[in-house]
Amino acid sequence: MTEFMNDTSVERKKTGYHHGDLRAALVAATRSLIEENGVDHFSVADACRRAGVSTAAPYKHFKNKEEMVHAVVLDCMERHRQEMLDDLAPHPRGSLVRIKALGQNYIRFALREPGLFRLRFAHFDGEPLEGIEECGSETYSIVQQEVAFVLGEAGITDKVKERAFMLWSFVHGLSFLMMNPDLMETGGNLDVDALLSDIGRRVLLD
Amino acid sequence: MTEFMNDTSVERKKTGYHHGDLRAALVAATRSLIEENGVDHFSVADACRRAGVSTAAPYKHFKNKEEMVHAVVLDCMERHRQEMLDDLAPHPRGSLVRIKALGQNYIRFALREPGLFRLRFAHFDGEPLEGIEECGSETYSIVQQEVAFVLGEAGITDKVKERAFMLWSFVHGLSFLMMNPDLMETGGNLDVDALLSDIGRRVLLD
DNA sequence: TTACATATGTTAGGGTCTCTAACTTTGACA
DNA sequence: TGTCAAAGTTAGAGACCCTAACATATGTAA
Repeated sequence: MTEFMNDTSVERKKTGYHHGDLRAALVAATRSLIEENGVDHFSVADACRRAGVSTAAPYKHFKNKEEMVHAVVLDCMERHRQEMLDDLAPHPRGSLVRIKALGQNYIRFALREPGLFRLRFAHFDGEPLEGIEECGSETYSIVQQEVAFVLGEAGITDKVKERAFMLWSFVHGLSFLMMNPDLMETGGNLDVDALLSDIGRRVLLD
Repeated sequence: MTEFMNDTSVERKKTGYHHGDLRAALVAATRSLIEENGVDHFSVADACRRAGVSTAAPYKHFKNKEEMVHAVVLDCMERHRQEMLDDLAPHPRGSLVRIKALGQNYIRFALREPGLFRLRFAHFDGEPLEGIEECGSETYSIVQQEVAFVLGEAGITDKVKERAFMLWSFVHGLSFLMMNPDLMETGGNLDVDALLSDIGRRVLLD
């Protein structure tokens, strides 16, 4: 083998036997395959072909198929978190614009990477990978913080928790429905930006 | 074979060779297996074992595995629709109580049958089974009708569409988050019934 | 520098799964 | 009653997950 190789995104070392960073290459392959074909059609064998290694190689880096998928979920969550911070940055603290930006960010992610978005909120049997829960709660605490600012509350009070949860529920549901054009259509000619502003007002200003 | 058989829910005719109603038995088996193990771990072979037939038998009734799953989705949607009508019946038309009842119904379904709830909103590649889209839109038109009554609108106007979609988004997202106790917990000590009433008011009474 | 332990590849293969082909049994109807 | 289509069966191809046993590269310590 190794005469031809898909050198997408991850470099190999010269040897030809040892890969260099197979783990990262497999995560990248898994991620792209899931986004292309859906997690239902993802196979470890496909990821191996894309990374140019034998079908047994992944098991030196991952316990099993599920753990490979978990690694992609973690990667996805970390990227999302960073994007969220980037989208938040330009807007003044404590304004509804920031809340709206969070909603837009969430929806954009869902529409751009629907396979990964679904996966992130799918049901998993095994233990979640190290760092997943932490990343999730850190990200959510950003949202709670923003809500606290808008409400003028000192910390993460019960009211803040409640309102943040309401917003999350709404935006999560909206993103989910928007991923399916048929469902989206039931809303008529929706102006999503206006909808987000509207919801922000309705939930945070009483 | 056929000396012992799991006679759960579906009767067999006496013959032992022909099943009687294998299609229905397979749908029932598929449904219970998906709810027990999740759709990821569902196998046609398992359903066959549960129905007491060979692993090739389903292909006389279904094109492939996906079509079996679709049949379960349709069954699930029809049951949900009927439950919705039942839950609506006792309450006076045009009142917010009916909207709240719809929300409670949705959440109850998601928590009672999370595997099927997820499945129903999962992404499918193939053509949806005959009747699925129709059942979905019929069900949703119930919701729109209720919203129209509360808003005092004559028909399904743009405003009705918008508000119904907002409510659906919220309740869908809420149901999704509630299926995961860790996520639910972020809301603090939420009173879900109160939340539903609150949202109904915020979205429908401006 | 060299020897060795360890990490990271490989091939081979068992067990399971989906689905098809070819055959068999049954029930319905002329 | 005889025939045909519907609905079962067995057998098997091809794919996949994962493990076991083996091979090769790398880094460290003598």
